[in-house]
Amino acid sequence: MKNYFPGAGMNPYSVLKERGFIFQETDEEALKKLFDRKKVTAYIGFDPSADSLHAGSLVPIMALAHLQRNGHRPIALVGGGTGLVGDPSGKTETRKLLSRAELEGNAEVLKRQLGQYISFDEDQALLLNNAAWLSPLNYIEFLRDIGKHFSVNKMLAAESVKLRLEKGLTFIEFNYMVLQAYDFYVLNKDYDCDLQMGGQDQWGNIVAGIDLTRRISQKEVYGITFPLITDSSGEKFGKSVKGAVWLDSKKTSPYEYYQFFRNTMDSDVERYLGYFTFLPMSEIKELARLKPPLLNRAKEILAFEATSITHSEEDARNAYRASIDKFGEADPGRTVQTSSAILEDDKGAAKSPQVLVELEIIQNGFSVLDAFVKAGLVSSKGEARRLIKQGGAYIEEKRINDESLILTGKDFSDGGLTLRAGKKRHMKLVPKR
RNA sequence: GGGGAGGUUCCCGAGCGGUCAAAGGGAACAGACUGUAAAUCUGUCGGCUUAAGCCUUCGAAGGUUCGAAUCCUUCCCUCCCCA
Repeated sequence: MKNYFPGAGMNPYSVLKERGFIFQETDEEALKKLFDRKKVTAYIGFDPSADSLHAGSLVPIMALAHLQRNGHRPIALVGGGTGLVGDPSGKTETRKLLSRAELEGNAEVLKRQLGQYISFDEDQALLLNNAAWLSPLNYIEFLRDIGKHFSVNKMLAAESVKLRLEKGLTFIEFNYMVLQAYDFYVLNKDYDCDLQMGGQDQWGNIVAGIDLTRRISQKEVYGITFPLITDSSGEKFGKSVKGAVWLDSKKTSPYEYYQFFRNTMDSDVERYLGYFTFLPMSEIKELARLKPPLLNRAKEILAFEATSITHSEEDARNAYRASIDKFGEADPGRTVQTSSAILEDDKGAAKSPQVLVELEIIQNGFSVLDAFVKAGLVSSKGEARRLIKQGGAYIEEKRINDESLILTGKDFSDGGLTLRAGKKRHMKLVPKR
């Protein structure tokens, strides 16, 4: 984990508020006071249904990170137990149920990935799996002790349920809210957890947990939801050319990750800087005020910082260099003030993304079509043909017109060959030795 | 348990015996314009070879036909109504 701590010791509620993390909250004044009064333990549940987190989970992750940086204790709750049920909230269809083994594997990955953003050392944060208390539950006892506190009428009124009532909802999914409420109750009882946060689709579940805790423990706990992040054209955040933007460098390379943020729309720059970097808000406001061409510097900073947080400063630097190498610099004169480490760049050699190619293939004559497929820039030869036909294919910055072109060893004599598809995507093919 | 509707290419959604690789929209990709924006316009949008053609696809498996996404049978799944 990196050391920024720009707002160390601040009230996390204020930090989250000014950075745009808060969509709904149960009690603003009480929440603020809570953070001033004690070291607060707060939790967010993470769904272990995928084998990697993606950019869509960044908001909750960053929220936990802000909490920890300001001296409080986050709990990341892996839904190992609830994952066996499947949260219907915000989904329009029934999700397939995962096996225990899959869930456990995914939970492990989750832990490793979260460790990049928050420190689990010495009780600074906890990673818990709700399977620990959900699995041993006895159905009859649970119904009697917990179920009696729930009103089906109320549950039916929940937005998340209403939505699904149209499409159909299985009993097991309907129970999800009860289980999540129980999580909150247990966390409050056993870990002194006073706050649950989550995406805006979690509101109903969070409120249910607050109610349950009040009824059983007579304790007041709180809830916050985050806004659903969409870009200015209303698209759900976290999708890019190749589908989801993953936090795992094997699934989405640091370069692609950098590019995802570098391509942020003008109108989203300020919000994204608030969500995805630790730069102070005052600086972010300045950056967002930059006039158009120079606003690209703010995007570079956003991409650099975001990549640096999720991967490493070195990865961010490499991606940054490779990018300015291809596209040029937004602020060559360094007129923009920033506290970002992007300024420390020594302009070392750029490391472009590359793919290794077996020598044998090259020696046998390598068709351009295959080369583009190999580079991962297109998914089939037909697509490569189309690309060439449409004038979007380049080799070493020269547009190709001939789809029957054969590449040979000579073309690779400089140690590699850079292919480009369209304006933004490129890949270097390097002979494997 | 009874009755009804339906499962189509990434998504939504037409098609209901040949002219269907399958309308339309969205997403996506490319080109022009640009700031590696946005908006707009144009083109592309199953695979292989590109000339003609071949192969795979319309929940699954069989069947009827010269020929099926379209008809029949069985099975799986979803929704609605009644119990």
